[in-house]
Amino acid sequence: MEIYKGKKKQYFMEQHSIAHLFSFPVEEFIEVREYKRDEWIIQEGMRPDFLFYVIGGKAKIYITHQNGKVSLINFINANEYIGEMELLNDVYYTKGIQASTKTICFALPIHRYRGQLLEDAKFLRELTKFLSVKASVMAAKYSQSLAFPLENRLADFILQTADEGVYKEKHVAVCDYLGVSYRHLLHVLTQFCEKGYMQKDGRVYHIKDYASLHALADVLGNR
Amino acid sequence: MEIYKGKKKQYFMEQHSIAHLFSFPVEEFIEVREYKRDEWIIQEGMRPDFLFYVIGGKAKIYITHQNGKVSLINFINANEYIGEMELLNDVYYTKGIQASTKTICFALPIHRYRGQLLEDAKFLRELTKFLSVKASVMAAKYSQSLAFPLENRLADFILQTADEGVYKEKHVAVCDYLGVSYRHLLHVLTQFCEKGYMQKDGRVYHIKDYASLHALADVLGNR
DNA sequence: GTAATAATATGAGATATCTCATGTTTTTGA
DNA sequence: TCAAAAACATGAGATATCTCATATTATTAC
Repeated sequence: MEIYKGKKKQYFMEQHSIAHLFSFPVEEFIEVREYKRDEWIIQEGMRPDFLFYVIGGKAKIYITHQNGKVSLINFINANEYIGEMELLNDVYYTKGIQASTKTICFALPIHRYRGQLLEDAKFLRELTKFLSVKASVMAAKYSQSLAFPLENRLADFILQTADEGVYKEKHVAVCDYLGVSYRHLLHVLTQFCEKGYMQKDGRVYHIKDYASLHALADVLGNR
Repeated sequence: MEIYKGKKKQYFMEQHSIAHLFSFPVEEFIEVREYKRDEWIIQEGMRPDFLFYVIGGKAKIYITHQNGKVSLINFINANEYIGEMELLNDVYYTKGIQASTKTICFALPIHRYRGQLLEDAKFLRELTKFLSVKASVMAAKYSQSLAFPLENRLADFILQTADEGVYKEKHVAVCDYLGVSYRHLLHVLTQFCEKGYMQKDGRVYHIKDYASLHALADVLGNR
């Protein structure tokens, strides 16, 4: 992890100003941090001392279960908060947050700002919206995971992550994300190829039949 | 649905005062409503005109999928909000909310209070906490549903809902809640009986072996 | 009260998904 | 650059879960 200083810090604070999110100045004690791919921004079980606001990159929320299984609960993208649970709740089991790409974020020291933040309607209003969306998304994922087999959820995921008709996510990450075994994921991918929806080329897959994939994904009803 | 008036209304507003949740008076346009068991408080897909605050009873959040499956996403208990998603988000697919027992709640007309509510730090702070817990609970349920078989989740559910050693939830409701088929639920319940964890007596089950059920439930790691 | 509806129950066969075993290829770190 | 670690790949058998079919009770509505 690198903490930006001087001009570099100034640059990011100007380029990605978050002044509009607060009704008081937060510049004084803010840090601009860069985490490398795979670095842990928050360790599972360890309360963070900062409230983070992501301005670039992508991170992953993980939780480890007692049976050793690891769930990738969700991704965090630019313009989203990290550590807001700990800011709000005195008791909370902290999940692990890992940078999935190089990730740049602002870090607000909680001990300095907590009181003011919890009195700031502007901040709270935006955070409330963010959390309401987060809760809805989790509810949707939860009910979909119970109501539909991998086939549908994978089709949706492929369409969401494919870039110019090419799907090339890492299988291991997708397993964690969709909550299925490696073996089963490969199985369903093979089926998609056999049915002509995709074509495997080395390590990547080319989408050949968008219509069929869409048909599978649409029944999830992600609105 | 019945709207309380006069003395009855006064009684509930005094007994369950929510003045401490707002920094401005909300009494003027508030309604006190009673919904009967199985009545719909909010119809799926229909935006509500009120923000509800439950003061008694229990309600269920449902979503209907395109394949006809219905998921019971979660329960709502006393001192929780209903309709907060619609208050916050202009576009939102409204889920169905059904009273699970007789449910009494306050109803605040959104068109009258929306502006003030979204400026009220006191209200927003509490709502933010509520939503953060909601998001966490959904995340936990999501990851548990992927990481553990019904056996574990059912053991947890039985321990949470049993009253004095007696489990007597309706099977159909439990299926929706745990997201499994009726057939499979009965199958696992039968296993629990065969293993001596419970004993079936007519339509109810008596818990015989708390230790084993706890062992199954504990691996979920619900902290 | 009686017919309709919802809930309980159970069997049998299908399918979705998992575990384990084993081998190859790619990436990473000293 | 080489060894270790991670990711990819595939087979085979087990298990969790689903669908469908069919009865038997409760509950509800008229």
